Amino acid sequence: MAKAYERIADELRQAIRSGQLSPGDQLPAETKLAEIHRKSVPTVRDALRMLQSEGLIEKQHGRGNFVRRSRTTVLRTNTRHQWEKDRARETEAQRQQTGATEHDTGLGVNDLVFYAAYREIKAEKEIAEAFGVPEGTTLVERTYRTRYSAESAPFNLVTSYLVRELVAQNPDLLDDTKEPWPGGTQNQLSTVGIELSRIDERVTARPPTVEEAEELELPPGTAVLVLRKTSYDIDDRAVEISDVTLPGDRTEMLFTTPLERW
Amino acid sequence: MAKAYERIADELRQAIRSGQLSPGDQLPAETKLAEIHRKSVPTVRDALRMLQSEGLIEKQHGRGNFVRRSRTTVLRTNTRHQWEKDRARETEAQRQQTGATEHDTGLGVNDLVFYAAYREIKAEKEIAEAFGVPEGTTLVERTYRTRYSAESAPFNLVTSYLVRELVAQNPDLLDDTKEPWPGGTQNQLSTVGIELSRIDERVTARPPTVEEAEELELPPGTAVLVLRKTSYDIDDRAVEISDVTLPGDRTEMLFTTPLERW
DNA sequence: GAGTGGTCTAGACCACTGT
DNA sequence: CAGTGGTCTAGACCACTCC
Repeated sequence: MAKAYERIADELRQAIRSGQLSPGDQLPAETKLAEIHRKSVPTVRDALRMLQSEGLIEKQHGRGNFVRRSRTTVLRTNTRHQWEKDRARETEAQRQQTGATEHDTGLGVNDLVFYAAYREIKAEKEIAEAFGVPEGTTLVERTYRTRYSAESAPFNLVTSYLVRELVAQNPDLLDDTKEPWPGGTQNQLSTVGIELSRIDERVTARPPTVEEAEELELPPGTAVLVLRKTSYDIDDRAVEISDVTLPGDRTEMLFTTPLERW
Repeated sequence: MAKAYERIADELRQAIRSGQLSPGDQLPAETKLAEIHRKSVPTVRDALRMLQSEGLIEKQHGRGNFVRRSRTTVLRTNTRHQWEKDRARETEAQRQQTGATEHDTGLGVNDLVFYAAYREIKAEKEIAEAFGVPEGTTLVERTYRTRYSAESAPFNLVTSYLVRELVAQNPDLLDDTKEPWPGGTQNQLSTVGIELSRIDERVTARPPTVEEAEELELPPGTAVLVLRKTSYDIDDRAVEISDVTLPGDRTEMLFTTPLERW
C-alpha cells in the first residue's frame, strides 16, 4: 500500500505533466486538498513539499501554491576567455563599448548593475596551495555581484583572488572605485605585464548555504553551481582564482572544446 | 522571535561546523532532541529536514541521524576529448589497453562495470532540431550505465544518439553486443569516415526526477548535473549527441580552455 | 525486543496577501 | 476582513535495524 502523501503527490504530478494544470496555475488550497483526499493537512503538506523539491510547484505564503514557470536562464561560455584576451590590449575607448559580462550573457550594458568591493586578506591553507604560495601571503580579495536590473536577485556571486605583490605595481588594481573596469580581469592583468595562457574551470553542484539561498533568492530545494576558475600565465603560474556561485535553476554553462585535425 | 525549528537547526549546525559533532557521528534521537529543547517531535524533524537539505546530515531509518561524510567525487575533464581523438586511429590492440572511461576517472579497467543497450527510435522535435534533421528521422539510441564495481550506485546515466543513416554502413555500430568498444565513440565514428572538429558541452543543474533519484541512489535534496554533449564533424554538422546525468554530490567537472599567445 | 526514524491525525494559533 | 500557507502540539501506530 502506497503512502498517502505519495498518492496525493502522484496525482498532482500527473495533473501537471498532462497539462491539466498549466504553469502559473494555482493549486487547490491545502485544506481543500485535505478534504478531497480525506487526509489531514500536514499529510497534504508533505505531498506538496515533495513537489516543491522536484521543482514542480512554488509556495507563496498567504497567496497559494502554484505550478512553477520555468525561469529564464543565463548562458555562461568559455569562448569568452579568448574573446576577452583578444580585447585586453585594445584602447580604453574600444573596450568601453562592451564589457565581459555583456558578452557572457548577450545582454546590453543597461540591463546590468554592478557592485564590487576589494579588501586585503592573508591566504588560508586551501587558497595558498591553489596559488602555490606560502600560507599567510597577502592577497587582494574582490567581491562582485551581478544582476539584471529588471530582477531583484543577483545571477551570480563572485569572489576573486589575486596575489597582492604581483599586481601592486599598478595602484589602480587595488582600488575598487575603478570598477567596473572596461576589458575585465585580463586587461587588468595586462597592465602589470601578465599574459594568460590557460584557464581551468572546475564545476560542482551542491545545496546552497543559508546565506547563498538568501542572496540568490533561491527557492528551497534548489542547488547552486559552484565554479572555481583558475587563470594561468605563460609561465604556468596561477595568477587569478575566482569562486563563482550560480543559481542552478537559472544558469546554463556552455564549454566548447576545439579538436586538432588529423 | 526566531522559529523553534530554526533555533534547533542552528544549534546542531553550529555543533557540526565547530567539530563538536564529527562526520559519521550519530545525533541524539529525535525524541531525545525534543525533550532537550522542550518541543514536539515533528518540530525537531522540521529542523533535521533543514539540515538534510543542506547536506549536513543523513537520515537512516531505524538506525539514527548521522553527520554526513563527504563522498568521493569523480572527475570528468574535457581534455579527454583530444586524448580520445588522438587514439581513435590507433590499432585495436593499442586501444584495448585503456578505454575512455578509465581516462575520465583515473580508475583502472577492473574498477568499472559497463552496461549498454541500443535501440532505434524516431527523432522527436527537440532532438531533431539539435541534429538539424527532419522530425521522424531514424536515430540509434544508446543507453549506458557506468559504476564502480565497489559501489552499488552508478556514477552516471548516459543516453547517446546517432543518426542511423550516417553510421549504418558499419553494421557493428548498430550492435550493442560489441560494447564496450575499445577507443570509444570517436573511434566508432572514424570507421564510417567521420572526423570530429569540435565538442560542445552544455551544463545545468536541477532536482532529480524520482527515477533518477532511485537509479543514482541520491539522498533527498541532492541535485543532478545534466550535461548535453554535442559532437560536430569537420563540416560543422552535429553527428553525435549525448545526455549525461551525473550525481551532483559526487561529480566534479574540469574544463580547460587554452588561450592563443599575443 | 528495544530503539530508532517514518507516517499520520485533528486541531490551535500565527503570518501574510489581497480586497 | 476572508482566505491562504506556516508553525507547532501531543500523541498513535508502523517500519526498519540491530542484538
